[in-house]
Amino acid sequence: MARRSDHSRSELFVMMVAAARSIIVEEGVAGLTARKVAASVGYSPGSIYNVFKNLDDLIVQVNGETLDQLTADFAQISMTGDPQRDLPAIIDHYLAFEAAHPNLWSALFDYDLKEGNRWPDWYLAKVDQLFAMAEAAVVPIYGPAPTRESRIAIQALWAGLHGITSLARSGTLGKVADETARALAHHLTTTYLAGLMEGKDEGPSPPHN
Amino acid sequence: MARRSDHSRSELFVMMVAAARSIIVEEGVAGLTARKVAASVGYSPGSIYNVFKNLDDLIVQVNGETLDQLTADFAQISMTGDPQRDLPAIIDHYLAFEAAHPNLWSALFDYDLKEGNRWPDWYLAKVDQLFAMAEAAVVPIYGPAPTRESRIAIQALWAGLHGITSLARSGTLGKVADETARALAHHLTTTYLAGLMEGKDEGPSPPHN
DNA sequence: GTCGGTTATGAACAATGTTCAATAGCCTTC
DNA sequence: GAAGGCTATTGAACATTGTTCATAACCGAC
Repeated sequence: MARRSDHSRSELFVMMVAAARSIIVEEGVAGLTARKVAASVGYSPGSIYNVFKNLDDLIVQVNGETLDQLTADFAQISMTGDPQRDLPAIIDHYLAFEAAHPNLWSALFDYDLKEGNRWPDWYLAKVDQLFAMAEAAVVPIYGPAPTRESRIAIQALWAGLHGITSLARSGTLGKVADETARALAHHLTTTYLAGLMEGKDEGPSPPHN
Repeated sequence: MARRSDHSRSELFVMMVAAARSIIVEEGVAGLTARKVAASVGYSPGSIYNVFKNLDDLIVQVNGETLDQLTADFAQISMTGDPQRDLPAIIDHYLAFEAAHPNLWSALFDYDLKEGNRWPDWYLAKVDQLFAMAEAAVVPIYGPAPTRESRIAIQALWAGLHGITSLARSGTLGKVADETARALAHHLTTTYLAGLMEGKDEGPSPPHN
């Protein structure tokens, strides 16, 4: 029974990604199966492989949307130019998103592609874009524009936050409640930032226009 | 054909854990299957379930050994009592171990137990033990003995390092070479430590007995 | 030797990702 | 309108997975 509802390939694409995201939200990325997606959109399992190369490809699409969502979320933060204010604001959005969508988050940062599959370039570009937004909060420490240092700083901080949320979720940090993770994140951020500023305080004065 | 080689249950236990570890080392935790372990020790798949509750249980055993290995590794570091020296030493061991045994590391920190399975208490105790060793390098900042602050400090730092190695390995931090990860780790450590010391320098003088 | 109780077996089951020949329906052409 | 062809869809099939459990093989005791 072909073309039952006459959905174009792009319509199918959208439907399947939405179905996959919904399944991931409810059951986690481990609960995502080809047959569930197929049933959810009213097609047969085989049809998924007319639209996506494989399940990893589908997951990549979902993660791409999550990245967009996160980027849009970050874009709503009104930056003051003061790292000591802006950075905590970003951290809050970061943590809030993770708390609100734990399974999407997990799929985004904890999921490993199967052997042989790679994150496509457009996906890595989205990651870069997200990083650039977070980096904006750190840049003023170093000058008017992004530098090698500011990039390193935001990478280190981002990775640090990722580690906290990741270990907290997996329960490997002992028994870490959400509250503790939040406290840890803020502690790391403020302490790290203090360390950064200390190194810079004695340097040249900040640029004034 | 029962009792083919007359291995006691505990011998079988050891053999199977060793086989599992070897498979994880070579192919990663995703490459571990019941049938491979069985073939490796010369038994049938079903025999594994006479010794272990399930595959997760076997993985937990392997990870337990890795924790022991790591703890023994940390124990060889001779502490000076100066955090600015001891902490980088621990970081180096941390990174060296991760670089030398990436798949064991990944199984230890990136693997999620299947729904319904929990890390047993003896396992969490081993994690605590490892943490305590790392904490020892931070404790002098706060006083003669571990405090709530020192625990938070080492948790934040540990999680931060975990995040760096984790994101570097998954390739989510853009394209991060091993060298970059190492640099990031040291940057985070020194900067974070600088922030910690700054907060303490201006405070009350350290306790003297 | 015989018997009883472990213990290893491996066939079986359900579920997985993925493939692909067959087919059902739509579109173009006459 | 009818016919033919093209393409999207199917769903059965395959290999592989974790896990179970009736069966059978073995060992030690009597």
